[in-house]
Amino acid sequence: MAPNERRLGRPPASNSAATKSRILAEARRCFADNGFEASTNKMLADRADITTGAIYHYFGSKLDLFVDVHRHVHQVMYDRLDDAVEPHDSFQAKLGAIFDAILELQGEDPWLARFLVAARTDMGRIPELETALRPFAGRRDAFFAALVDTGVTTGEIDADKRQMTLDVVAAMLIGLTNAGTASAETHRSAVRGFRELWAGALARSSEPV
Amino acid sequence: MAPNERRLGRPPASNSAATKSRILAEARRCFADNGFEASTNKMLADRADITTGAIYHYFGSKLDLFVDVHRHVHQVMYDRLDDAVEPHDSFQAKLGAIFDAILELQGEDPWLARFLVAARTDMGRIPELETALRPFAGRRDAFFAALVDTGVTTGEIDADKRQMTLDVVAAMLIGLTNAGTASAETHRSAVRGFRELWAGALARSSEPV
Amino acid sequence: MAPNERRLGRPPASNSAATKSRILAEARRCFADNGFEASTNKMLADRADITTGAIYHYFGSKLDLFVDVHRHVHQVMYDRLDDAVEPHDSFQAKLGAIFDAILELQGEDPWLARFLVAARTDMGRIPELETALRPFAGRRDAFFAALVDTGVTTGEIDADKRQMTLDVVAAMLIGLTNAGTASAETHRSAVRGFRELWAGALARSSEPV
Amino acid sequence: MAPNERRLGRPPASNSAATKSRILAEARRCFADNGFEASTNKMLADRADITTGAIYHYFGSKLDLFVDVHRHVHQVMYDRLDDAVEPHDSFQAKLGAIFDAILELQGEDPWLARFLVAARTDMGRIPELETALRPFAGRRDAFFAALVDTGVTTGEIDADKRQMTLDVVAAMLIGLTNAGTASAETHRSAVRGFRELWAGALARSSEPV
DNA sequence: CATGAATGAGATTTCATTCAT
DNA sequence: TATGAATGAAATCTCATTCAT
Repeated sequence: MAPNERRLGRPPASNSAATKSRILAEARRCFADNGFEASTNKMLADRADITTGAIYHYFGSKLDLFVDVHRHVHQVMYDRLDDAVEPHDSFQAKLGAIFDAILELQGEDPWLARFLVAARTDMGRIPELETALRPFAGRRDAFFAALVDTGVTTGEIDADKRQMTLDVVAAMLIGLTNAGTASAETHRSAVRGFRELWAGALARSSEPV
Repeated sequence: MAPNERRLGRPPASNSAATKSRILAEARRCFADNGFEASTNKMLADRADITTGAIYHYFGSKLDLFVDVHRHVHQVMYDRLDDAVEPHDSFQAKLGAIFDAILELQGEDPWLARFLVAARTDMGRIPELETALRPFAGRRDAFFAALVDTGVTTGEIDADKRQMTLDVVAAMLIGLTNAGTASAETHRSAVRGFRELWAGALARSSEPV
Repeated sequence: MAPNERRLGRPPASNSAATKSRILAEARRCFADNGFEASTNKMLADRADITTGAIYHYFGSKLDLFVDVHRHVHQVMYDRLDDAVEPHDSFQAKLGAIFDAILELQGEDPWLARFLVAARTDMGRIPELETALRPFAGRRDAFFAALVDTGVTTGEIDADKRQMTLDVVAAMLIGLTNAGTASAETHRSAVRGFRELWAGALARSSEPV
Repeated sequence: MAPNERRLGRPPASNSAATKSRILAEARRCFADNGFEASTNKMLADRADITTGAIYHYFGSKLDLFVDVHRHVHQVMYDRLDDAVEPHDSFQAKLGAIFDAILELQGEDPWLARFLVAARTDMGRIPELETALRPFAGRRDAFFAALVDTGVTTGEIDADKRQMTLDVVAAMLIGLTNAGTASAETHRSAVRGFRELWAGALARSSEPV
């Protein structure tokens, strides 16, 4: 058989599962860039190389599609973070591993984090999204709670600063992901900066001694 | 006909300046909560107790209204920040003053910062907004550049960490304002936390010695 | 009394009659250029240097204003045409006088004829205008009937070509006025051309003898 | 629910090409009768038995629809006129053929010419239409230039009366088409009249000898 | 006599969704 | 499985008109 020859028989022309994941992948980017409302079904369909009607074969509605994208992104993200922190025993070490994972993920697919930022914004704007995405809050909160509790256990964090640290970590990660929407360089720079900040090495006091 | 139904023509005791600032004030909240697209003219008009047509008596378009709100909010915010940092001579002192000012402003009108966050998101989603709001970037960038340059001058920040610090400060403030959309308590807690983080007092290393 | 000195006493600042005729004059141009619908009250008011509300002091509605403009233009036009044809006794002489009058009027105020063309078009598009302007048809029809009847009486026109001639004259004048909207030169050229056409001097047969 | 009410989704037995040409045909009449602005999407949709939204399935905008109608009408009209004059060699013969073609076309579809008249008016009123329809001017101008140039070549028209004749022909045809909006009888009568006028047989001089 | 604030009706356009094919 | 014709609801914006001042 000549190497470049086409196989005989029915070509695997249209593959349902492939189409569905193409829709999911393109929707992730589109939602990440434009948000829920501004991403029209037409845009989503064009990017996935199908028509608007076909979307409804795979997803019940635009909202369902968004939620499915979120489910996938959320899982990828927190699976990775779980794996990243697991081998470490201290708050600082786990935090460092999180920074590493964030940079890795951002390098692999910048839209992953961007989507989560967009979803966070849209949750506050569209009540139905708030309702639909609420269930995902659990894993996220648990992840950060475990992180900070490690610090309390090891003595790195005072017990009465537990909530404060949680709030700082949350705000920092939101800010970092937003920074990721600017440019890859800004993102890396901000991550390095926060690493130094937690290490107490970013700024010293101006008062001598 | 209902007793207190609105009649055609100029309503009695109507005041142009008052109506205009009522529209601006309500638009600020509405845009802050829902973003540009999801804030419909109907919503804006209802909140300001007028009809959608009347908006166009004061503003050329919905986008013009948004830009006017932004102009006002931006000015209030950076006037306040300028005043706050002015008396101080070091990076750490200026940063502390910024934290104070943020808490104050948040207490006076939580929608001020929320609006700026919403505007930031919408700029990335709506090209016309990006164009219209670009001019405001100058003052913001200058403010933060001056802040960090102070630190470089006093020796608090190494010259080669200037950009990194800028990126961290930017990401932190975005994160903080996002935290402000959750609850006032979370916001205060996160601000306190960042204060400690910059002071190097939030977390210590778990390694003894 | 110094020549350039201002008169003492109350200056004739705002004069009701002057304002009304300013509105009429500007409305004539505006309607002529843009038609009834596309001429907004705002445009009419701006051109007359007043506000939209003031229009309603002088005219009951936009339609009333249009009708008043029409009344004026129609009268000026047909007074002039009546005066032009009156001294002449033959169809050809009267027609020549009409061509002269048309050129004169076009030179004095090109919007006069343009307005009538616009009104003619808008009558066919807006039922209320058709109703309001119908009364004016009488004088116009009478004028052209008298013109052609003169030709029949003098023997210039065969009695059985009376209606045909009426239709040709009407179509020609509409065409001419439309030509007037292009450029003054085109208008003059078309008038000269029609003059020659009626004199049988514009085109000769190509067949020899 | 009323028995023959329209349901959501694609109606049974619907045919894309048929719908599109139904829209075009109805739009031609509607635009011809009411002009561009006064023809609302609602009117166009009702006449074509669809909803306003469906128009946008076939045409990008109301203006696009108008331009498409114009493209079609313009082509039908000038194809016919080209065919009509082609077999003839003199100006007078070509002009006669044009009169024949005009009557034929008017008999087949009175809205064809009416549409062109309406478009001509609207071009002067709506700048976007002027821009969009400018390309069509070329064929029209070339047609009439060729017609008159034939006359100059055969000696029917003096070379120095070329422009004048062009202007007369243009004004006459505009006048004729306007006459066509009145009644079919008036139109035929005016066409016959112009035929005689060009033949020098409509009116004779009243002066003897 | 005149302003200009405000209404209400309606225009163009967009878009998620439905459904015959 | 997929298309794309079509709907219906809603959004932005325009504008003649009214009316307190």
